[in-house]
Amino acid sequence: MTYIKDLLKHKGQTVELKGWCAQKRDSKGLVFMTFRDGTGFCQAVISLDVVGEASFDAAKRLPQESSLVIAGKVIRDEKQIGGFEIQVAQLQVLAEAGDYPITPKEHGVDFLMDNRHLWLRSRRQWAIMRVRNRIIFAIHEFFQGKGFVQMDAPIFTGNACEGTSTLFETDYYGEPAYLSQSGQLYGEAMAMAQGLIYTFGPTFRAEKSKTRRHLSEFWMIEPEMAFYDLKMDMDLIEDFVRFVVSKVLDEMKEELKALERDTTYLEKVREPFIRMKYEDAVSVIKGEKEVNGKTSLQMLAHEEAALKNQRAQLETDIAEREKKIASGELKKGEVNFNQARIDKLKNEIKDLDEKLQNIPQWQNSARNFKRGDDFGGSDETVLTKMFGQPVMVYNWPQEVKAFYMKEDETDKGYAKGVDLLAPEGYGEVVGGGERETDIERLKNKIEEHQLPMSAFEWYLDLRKFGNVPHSGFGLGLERLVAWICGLQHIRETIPFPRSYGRLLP
RNA sequence: UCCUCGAUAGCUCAGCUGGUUAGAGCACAUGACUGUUAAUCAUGGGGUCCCUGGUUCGAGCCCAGGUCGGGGAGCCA
Repeated sequence: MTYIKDLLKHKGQTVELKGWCAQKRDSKGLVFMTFRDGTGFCQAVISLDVVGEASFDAAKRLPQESSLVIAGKVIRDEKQIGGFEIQVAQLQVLAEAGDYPITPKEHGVDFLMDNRHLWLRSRRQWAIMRVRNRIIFAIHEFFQGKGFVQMDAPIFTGNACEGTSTLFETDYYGEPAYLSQSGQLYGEAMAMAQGLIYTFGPTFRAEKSKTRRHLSEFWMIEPEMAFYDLKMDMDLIEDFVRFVVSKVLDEMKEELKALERDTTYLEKVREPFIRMKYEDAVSVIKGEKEVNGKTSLQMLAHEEAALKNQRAQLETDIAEREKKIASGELKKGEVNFNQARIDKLKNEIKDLDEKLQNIPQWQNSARNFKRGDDFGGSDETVLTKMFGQPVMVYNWPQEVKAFYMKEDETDKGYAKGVDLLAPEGYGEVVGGGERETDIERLKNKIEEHQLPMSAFEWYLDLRKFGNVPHSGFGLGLERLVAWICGLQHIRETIPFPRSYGRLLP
């Protein structure tokens, strides 16, 4: 048995492939099949003259996603999907599929999500999962290469770590326990044992969020480093993100192409990231400060104009196609094609309308931003659209950050925290910072945040026994995947997304 | 929880100012076509118009309440 990914090595030879029929077209005496085997896609041509009547008829009736074994000669053909064609000499059907729900046609999100177990077979989803896998591998490569030890934090916890978000409560032998919303505090304990560590595991948030950035269950990578200050932390974040994105850019070209990802902005990760203090970022958001000769409000106005222009173009396109159809000069096939096109364009207009609807809201939010507040989703979007590359915002007002963030001695009232905002409006992908080491301050903060002191005794021990400066950060895997793949929605970044109102499949 | 948009065939949608028997394309089935890449041709089957109540001679369309979903806010990675 041969895999599609290895076809290059078998050019001109006869190979046997096992897989599924992804799509099919037939004409008299010929069946063209898009064949997939999990490792890739290729075209299989089944000719009546070659395979004989019995096999040919079987191939011709074969429904989408039936499983089969084919044997035939490998021909290089750049025009074909995957770049190869198999001229089938023998064909054996393993299982004929029923009526497959996902057709080569536009589908709505809800329908696709209900069929997520099958949707994963589609080429686009296949490519996303490949990229996700490469990102995960790159994360391990990066940290392992630097001598970090992977140590995982527990998923059941007895306390709400930062006391902010809503957690999932479970019954733990009769006691309440929560599903972990962060491995952060445990990471600190483990860093005191191993120096450099990272956790890689699932994280749970019970927020009833319904946005393209949120999941109830997602994967987080949380490195923690003894003897690192904020500056070292930021350097590490930058090296890390550059490493991961570069690996995907260099090694996943086919997948990015399948996703039609424009990599112009991604390539910018190879340049130094922008670093700015919270106060400066606020000035940019509020439109007091120009970036590349534009204020945030001007940028939003431009964006609005561009969207309106796009919308007008789509309208004209639709009108022209409708006119052509009405003229009655087109063949039936051409009419169908144009009608399908119109459907698609109308959907694009709906998307644009949704975006347009948000812009005035964002403008307001930017204009009225209160210095000292945390950034909202729209503020992040505005900020990252201003820059064509990743931006690190550091030194945040202490009140908006978690209790364990260290105060900057030279910049009173500001915490040594950092957020990395991905460009193109993708927002926060990394949040981190230097940890508070002063035990008295920690105790005060825990009280201020009204957290139960008893749950943090073990954490305070870390300051009693060999206290050292240390830093760390958390990376949301799915947000990174969404940004790198250029996806509209985070739900496509994970095999089986769990979000508000979605527990199946 | 709040704002906003929506629910019509397996799928994507159209359905005028409320008016007879609710439409198209795709998919599916049958047949025709030797090189297709969502663009050949013909025929065919397929509907609880989300639910409940109301207005009306008459509701897919209007009104009220609900359910589910999209986008956003809040919260965050």
